[in-house]
Amino acid sequence: ARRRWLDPPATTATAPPDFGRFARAVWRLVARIPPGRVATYGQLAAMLGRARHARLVGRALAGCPSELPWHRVVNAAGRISTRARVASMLTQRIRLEHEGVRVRRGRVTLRRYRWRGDGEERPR
DNA sequence: GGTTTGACTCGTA
DNA sequence: CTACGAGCCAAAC
Repeated sequence: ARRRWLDPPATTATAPPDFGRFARAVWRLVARIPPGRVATYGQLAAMLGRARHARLVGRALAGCPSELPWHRVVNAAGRISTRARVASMLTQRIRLEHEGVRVRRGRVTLRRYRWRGDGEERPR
């Protein structure tokens, strides 16, 4: 099932969008977020040259490989985005707290934990 | 083709 | 602080 996402989208000849490519690019980027830090959907989209495509980032994470640190991606408000599977939201929070990211009142302080992608690998 | 649907964001109230 | 609304735009129907 998840396997589906690892391969290019099953599209026909009329098919263009390189969502598969984009998704992989998202995964590569997310893989670089160090433990103890977070990034937002919009931020990642912008880093990939696709400003305003935050939702695409979210979609790419919806079916990402389980080994990806997807839990380090939160929304612009520093909150864990709502999704169909509530369990994964819980998992996200637990994983974050496990690596030292404080989630107070359902949100993380971006000013404190945001990953700048600038090579700063030191968790706060 | 048109419509719906979001792991989104931002401005405004 | 919360609550909407509008903007966004590609994927999925």
